[in-house]
Amino acid sequence: MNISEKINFTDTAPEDRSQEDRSMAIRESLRNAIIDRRLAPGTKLSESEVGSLFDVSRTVARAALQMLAFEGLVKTERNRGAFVSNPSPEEARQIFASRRLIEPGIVAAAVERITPEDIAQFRRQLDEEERYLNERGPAARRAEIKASGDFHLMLASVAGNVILQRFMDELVARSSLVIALYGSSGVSSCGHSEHTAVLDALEKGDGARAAKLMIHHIDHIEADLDLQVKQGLGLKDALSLT
Amino acid sequence: MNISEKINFTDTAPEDRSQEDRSMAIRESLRNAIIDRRLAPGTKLSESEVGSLFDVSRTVARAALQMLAFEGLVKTERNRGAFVSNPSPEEARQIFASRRLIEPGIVAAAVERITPEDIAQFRRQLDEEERYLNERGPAARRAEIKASGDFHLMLASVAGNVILQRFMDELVARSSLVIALYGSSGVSSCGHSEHTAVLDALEKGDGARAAKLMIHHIDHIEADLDLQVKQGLGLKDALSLT
DNA sequence: GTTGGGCAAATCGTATGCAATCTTGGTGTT
DNA sequence: AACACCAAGATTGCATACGATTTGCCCAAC
Repeated sequence: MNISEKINFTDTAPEDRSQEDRSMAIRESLRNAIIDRRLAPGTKLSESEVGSLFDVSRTVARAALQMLAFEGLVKTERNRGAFVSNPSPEEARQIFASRRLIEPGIVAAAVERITPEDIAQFRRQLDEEERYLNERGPAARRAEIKASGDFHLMLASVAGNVILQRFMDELVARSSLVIALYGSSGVSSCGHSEHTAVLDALEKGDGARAAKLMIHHIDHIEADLDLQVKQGLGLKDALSLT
Repeated sequence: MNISEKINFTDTAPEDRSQEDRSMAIRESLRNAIIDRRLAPGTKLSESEVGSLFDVSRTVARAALQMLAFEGLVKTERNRGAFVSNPSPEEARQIFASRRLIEPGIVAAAVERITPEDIAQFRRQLDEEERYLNERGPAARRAEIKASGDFHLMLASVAGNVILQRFMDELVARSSLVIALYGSSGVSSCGHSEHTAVLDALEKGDGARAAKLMIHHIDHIEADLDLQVKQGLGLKDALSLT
């Protein structure tokens, strides 16, 4: 079985021109496939396969996989290959703990810098989120998870700290994986209304309230996960590459 | 001129086991050289040079440089090469803003998990810090900056969140660069006493106080920097490559 | 029927070669 | 003398080749 049908090649931004290099485009494409869960956790991503899919040599494919490994979306095992990361409940908890720590700060920074144009763009984004929310089917659910993550990324972008923005990039991507893995159900609707609440508070300039709402939002997302150690034994752990 | 004499090859951890690969060891060695400022910001790190220094091919050297670029310690320019990062004042501000956000949370997590053995190890670390503090000369100052950073990294390790630990790894490394670049003078002594104060609060289990002390500590470090925009133009930037 | 050894296929780790691109020094023209 | 242009050198970007390690299968022995 190959993974070609799982990858959306149009993901590559059309404006990429010379693009720092092709490995960046491949990384982006794989990243999207992973957080959309078109590539399931545990899927093997061999260098040759990725390379031939994108019509590049293993060298370039390898660079892309290394970047993904660096941000925790894939795990590599020596002489075995790269696999889509399969986050453990403990990892999931640490991811959300990190978000609880960072996102209130991002909100606080964003309230100082957000412009009316930003607000308008956020509204558009939330509309799109709502659209997916009203659709049914796994595809819509994936799109909604992605759109929900984009809200947080836009916030990080508005905050104007590129370092925190990069951290959030990683945290949101890994969160999407975790939600897809452990999510139960109604997180979505809850998430959307909370996004609008955060945005409303931001629009009024009430940073403290926005931060508080954000924390509750993250709490709700995590509370909606089923983080029981369903893998009974350590054996299973090692088997599922943690 | 070559950079060989600037690199301490014994940096490679002795416990490297099968070492995921040699690029990791090279990365570590270069990393140490950069944060110790044996390699000045702006120094060119060509693939061939790094490769021949460590007796590996360009492929391996390139992988190490890519990792360093990912964590912001080197900047790569297409078809030009990799250079030790030369953080701008704005970048410096963002680095410290990130630390102000993250470190109080790390302290809060650490106070819940710290053990007496940890405390003892911290004391030893602080003793070493003080030793360097009483020495004179640039070498001692570099060692002290590094030791000071290690304090924060140990704290992150105790906090038990590997994601935040990795973020701190990056932030501390980049902070070392910034301090070496923009630091004026007395940051050191101030820093050391503040470390002990934080540790004392932790030992007493007073997380709130420890967090507050930590924020002040970071504020002091940043306040001791001279973050004026001394580089009026990008030209000057290139000129400051030592 | 199960277990153990050994061989073959697949995949990764690394080195090296070639093409493309950038820099630099020199030369010719104004 | 200053500027523009061009060619040579150097360095990266990428592809490919080869060796090392692991995995899985098959078959023999118990």
